[in-house]
Amino acid sequence: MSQQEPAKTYEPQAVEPAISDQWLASDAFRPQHGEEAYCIVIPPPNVTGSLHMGHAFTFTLQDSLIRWQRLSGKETLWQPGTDHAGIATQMVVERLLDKEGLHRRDMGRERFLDRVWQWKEHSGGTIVNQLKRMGASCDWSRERFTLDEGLSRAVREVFVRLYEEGLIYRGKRLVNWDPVLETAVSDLEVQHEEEQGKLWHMCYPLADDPAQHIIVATTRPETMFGDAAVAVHPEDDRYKHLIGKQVLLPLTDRAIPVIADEYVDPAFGTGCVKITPAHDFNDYEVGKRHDLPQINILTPRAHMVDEEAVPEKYRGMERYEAREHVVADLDAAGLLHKIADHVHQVGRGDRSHAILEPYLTDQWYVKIAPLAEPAIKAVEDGDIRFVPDFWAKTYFEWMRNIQDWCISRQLWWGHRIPAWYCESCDHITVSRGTPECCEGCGGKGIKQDDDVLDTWFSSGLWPFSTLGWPDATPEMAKFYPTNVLVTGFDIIFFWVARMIMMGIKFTGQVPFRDIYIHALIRDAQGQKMSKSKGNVIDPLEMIDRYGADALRFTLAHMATPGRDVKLDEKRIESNRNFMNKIWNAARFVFMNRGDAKPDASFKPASEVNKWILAELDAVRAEVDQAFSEYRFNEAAGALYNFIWGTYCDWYVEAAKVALYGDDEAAKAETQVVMLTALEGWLRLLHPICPFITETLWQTLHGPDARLVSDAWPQPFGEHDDDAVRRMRLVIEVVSAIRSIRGEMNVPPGKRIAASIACNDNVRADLTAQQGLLMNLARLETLDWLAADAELDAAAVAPLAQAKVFLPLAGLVNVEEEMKRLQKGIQKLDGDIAKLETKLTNPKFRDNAPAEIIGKVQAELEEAVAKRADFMASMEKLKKL
RNA sequence: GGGCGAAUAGCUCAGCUGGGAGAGCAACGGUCUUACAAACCGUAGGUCACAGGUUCGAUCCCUGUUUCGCCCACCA
Repeated sequence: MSQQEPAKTYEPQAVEPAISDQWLASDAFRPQHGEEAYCIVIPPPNVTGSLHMGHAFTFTLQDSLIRWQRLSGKETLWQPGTDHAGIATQMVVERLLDKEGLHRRDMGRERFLDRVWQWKEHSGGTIVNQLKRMGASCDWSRERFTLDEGLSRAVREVFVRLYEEGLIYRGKRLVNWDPVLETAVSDLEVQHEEEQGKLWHMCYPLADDPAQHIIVATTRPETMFGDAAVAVHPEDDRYKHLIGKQVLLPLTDRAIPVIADEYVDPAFGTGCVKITPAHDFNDYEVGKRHDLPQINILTPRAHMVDEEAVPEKYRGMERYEAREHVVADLDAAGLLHKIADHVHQVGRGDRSHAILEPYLTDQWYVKIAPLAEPAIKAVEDGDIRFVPDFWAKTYFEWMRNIQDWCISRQLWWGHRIPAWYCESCDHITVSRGTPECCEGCGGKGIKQDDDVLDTWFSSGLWPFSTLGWPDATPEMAKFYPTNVLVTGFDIIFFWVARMIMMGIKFTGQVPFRDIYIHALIRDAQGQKMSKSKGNVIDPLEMIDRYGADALRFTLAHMATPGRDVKLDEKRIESNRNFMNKIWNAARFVFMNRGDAKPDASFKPASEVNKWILAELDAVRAEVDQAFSEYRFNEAAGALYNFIWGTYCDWYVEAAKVALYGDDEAAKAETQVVMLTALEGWLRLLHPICPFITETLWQTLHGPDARLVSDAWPQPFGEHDDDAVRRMRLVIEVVSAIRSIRGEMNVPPGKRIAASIACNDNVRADLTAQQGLLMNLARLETLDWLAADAELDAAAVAPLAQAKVFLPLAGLVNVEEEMKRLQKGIQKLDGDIAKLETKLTNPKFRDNAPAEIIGKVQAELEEAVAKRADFMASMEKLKKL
């Protein structure tokens, strides 16, 4: 059977799955021998996740780096895995249970966790499979999960060691409490949103003269039952006389003191603030300064407590229901002075979106300052480098003002805190394993803490826990510190900072050398993509429609450092066209290859062939440079320009002259070089577009060949500068002729006559390529003229080294050409004026480097000459 | 309130060390030229946000202004 002819149009759907299977079936993604190691740990996607454009973006960049380094001969590891994502996952499973009419509290912890694990086994692989579709070359045999055995051991090790050093402690403090999820969250998980609220002005009567009152302004009237004082500014003359007196808390029978504290801003509201230490962060601090009682009035679900502090009427009410009643009752009692509109910040939970409560609870904290200090220094000293570097500023800003980290969560899905409480004494046993008894008194009655750790606690260990820490594994020795972390700026605090702190603390080394921070993917209008807005572009849909390579190329091409990516489907479409262009260029090469094979050591004789190899070398250097600086857009751009603009537009067209000609030697040489160049740029493009390049590679080298495990191109050695110069000259002349043809509307197929006036050297350069020139410019005849010759009745294109004439006879009318010349002259006049001003400026002549002056001088001379040519041509036309 | 980023062609954006203003898409004109019409050839289009400053020279460096975006922050 004859081999099937490749389709005229590239169909990624037809080739990608098979290529993907080949890679996965082989060991291509496992670290292979190499002198140097190169490692990236994947930012573990949530196990609940499915691939969105942000993932597609970050993983494209990471895969490009890994494939580039792998081809370059490094021993590469891209360490994959997923994150258990405590709250997110628990919410997903709870929602599923809800449909079955089940609630986790009814099921109990064990049964609930069984269900979550079941869910994880069943659905947790989604994103990993999607990653594989993108072509991500992770070593899948090393896939990790933050809750698996090894990583859990690392978590316990870290917890115990920090506890033993006094860097983890338990304390009762005000935390951000999510009343829907009923758990504490960290400061970072609070989203501050500006909302339209009200400022209620409430009257608190004086105890010794109830006819008088002071007015407090508050955004939270329902918390008044937790009030412990009213505060005024010590220098506020309006209230100075009241300091130390008591006021009556309305709707209750309590009296509270008026205190003085500089926290109060006399200019805001009434200048009197109710102090509610158990329900407001500022008031908590004020309360501590004045030794005020902390009166809790809310349940974990933010209902009013059934306790003495709250009058019976309000007990059990939800917080906002209570608010309405309190306000109404105050109004009825004549104690509501006024209600003003007020815009203020409200803290919401980033998962539940519930309004958070400052809430007094026992939680575990990491004392962070001692960990932060060396982590700051590592970036200051350049042991870790942010790219772009301005992110370091953001990092420093946060790290230098860092607060202790609340790490306990009142959830079930996660690493359970390895602390046990004793029934008979106060001792807390913190242990790597499961203790038999209390370390303090030896009592057998111990019970483990119910809470789990913040998900980011385990993520913070990811770069070393995945490599086998706390054991001294070969992978730790070889791949740690890892080379680069690629991630978005949204998790610099959540994740990046914590990995740096934990990494330095527990391995004594930074976890990665470079941090490449990429931007966010937005929609074509610059809006953040979100399901609710309905503007989400689904990467899998894009892969279905245009292929993974088109998507990857688009993302890489748009990855300009530090700038958000506005993604328009049209861009993906046009890069799909690029893939199609590549497909067809390769198809042409295969159709015309004869028996030739690529040969990187081959030394061609023809200038066209020398030239393309030189250009290929140049683009290889460009791509290397771009990747090494994380300038993905430049790597992609250089490849696009070379493959389409140089190889396809010029080289393939030029090669046809030899391929279709009679000179067998020239033909054979061209076959080798066009294959060699194709082979070269397939390698260069592979990191960004692995599928199409692998497919074509196997067409080139046979079904057993694998580009994924092959090598980066080597330089071709010495270049023939003359060949490059001559080819560029040919391109310039051909372009000039095409330009006139286009403007004169000469049909592309029509062969015309041309004359070129130039000196002997240029003529020698051009005659060396005369056949090529005539072919590309579609010339019938080509005549040579003396350098200063003029041709009557011809359109002229003055170039730096030559004048090209196209006789008008039978081509165009004179008026068209006159117009064209006029336009050219006008433009040159402007250029000449500017250049002359510059050159006649003595300051410029005195100060500018000779090189620049020479350049400007040359530009001026060229412009003047061109103008003269145009003028001369015009004069002649006028005579006709 | 503090900080960061951005402003370049109709649209989306490159422009890395100060000396040429560029690409893709869209538009317009011409082409089925034996790899590709998802293509080819060509044309047009910009006061580089504004105002100053430094410099022989500024899209680029500095200062200020305006607009947009983001992050951080306890004004009840």
